[in-house]
Amino acid sequence: MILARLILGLLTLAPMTGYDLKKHFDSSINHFWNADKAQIYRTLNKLVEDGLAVVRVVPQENYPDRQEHHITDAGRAALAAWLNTGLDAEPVREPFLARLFFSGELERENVMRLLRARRSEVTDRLEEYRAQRAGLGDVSGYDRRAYLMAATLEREVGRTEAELKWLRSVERSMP
Amino acid sequence: MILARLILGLLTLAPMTGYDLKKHFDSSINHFWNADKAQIYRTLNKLVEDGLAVVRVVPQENYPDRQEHHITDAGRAALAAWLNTGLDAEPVREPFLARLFFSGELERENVMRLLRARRSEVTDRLEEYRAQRAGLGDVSGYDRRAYLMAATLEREVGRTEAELKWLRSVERSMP
DNA sequence: CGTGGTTAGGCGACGAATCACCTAGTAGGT
DNA sequence: ACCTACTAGGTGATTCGTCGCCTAACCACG
Repeated sequence: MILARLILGLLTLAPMTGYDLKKHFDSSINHFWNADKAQIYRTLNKLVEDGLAVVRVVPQENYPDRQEHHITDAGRAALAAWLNTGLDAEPVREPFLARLFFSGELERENVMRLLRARRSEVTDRLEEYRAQRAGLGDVSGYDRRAYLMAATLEREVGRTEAELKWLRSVERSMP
Repeated sequence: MILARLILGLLTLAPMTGYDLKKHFDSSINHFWNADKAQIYRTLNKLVEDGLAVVRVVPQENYPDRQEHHITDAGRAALAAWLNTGLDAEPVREPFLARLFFSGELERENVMRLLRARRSEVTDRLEEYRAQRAGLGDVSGYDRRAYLMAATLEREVGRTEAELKWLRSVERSMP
């Protein structure tokens, strides 16, 4: 359901193929969502079935035809309707914390290894976010649309920094 | 899969019924996981099938029998094996950011309403976490097990504070 | 006396998501 | 000549998760 909305949102930026969408999920919006390619193609089919998008086949030389999906007026309306509904409850899922919570029986060194592995991962992620942010340039002076897109990235930067700080503190003071 | 591990982890703390487990997911570990009760019961059955847990029926007066699930040695081994594997990739899913990212076409006031609703929710959550933390008392001087359990909560406090800070900044400077 | 919450366990249907695999041509590197 | 990656689009199986519903007795409130 939410994947359908996200795809509609991306289609407002430009008409796209399933392949294009997958690339967006893997790069530009990877800080807040990801999706399996099989699921993207299935969801696109459903959007077309429901009249929220239409396909235009664009033949290419030397490459497979592009099945460009264009959002329809009904699609734009469905997207707007979603954006104006109240916030829904978000399921909490933190696999790393799930591990750490039960790691008390492990030897101290093994827990430290876990924490260091996590820190390395989180540091890399932070680097990626910062590189992405640098690619956006100066946000002030942007319109609301660009501002909000940059803001979502900023939120992840902030929360990732908070985790790094926490990780260092745990590594320092764990008994 | 991960749910099975979490349940095994909880069963190391004490033998539990599906009902008990559900309460834990809703309270003590709600800062990093939640689970549907139907799924909990199904997973418990699978654990028993796989020999990772055994059931002991405890009859009660005036109340339904308790089907206490006890972790077995095989279960403890499976849990330890999981805890010693490398970190696996975590899927990113931030429904709120997904909305905000595409909210650029909304009127400014509607976006502000969204941000304020979020801030109210996040503030409540932070209060809950802090109350839970207060209930744990002083962490220093604890053993590693208790320390790590408290630390997972601390991580969420930190990241929630980071989001609040970010929310206030966005509310202040959104064009 | 009825209503709603607690304890305890469950089923069935559906939808969402993942995993592995497949087609098929182009292009670049070793 | 071979291997890998990129472009583009899928299928099928299976698992995971949610939603709604059901049984059944107890307890407290008004």
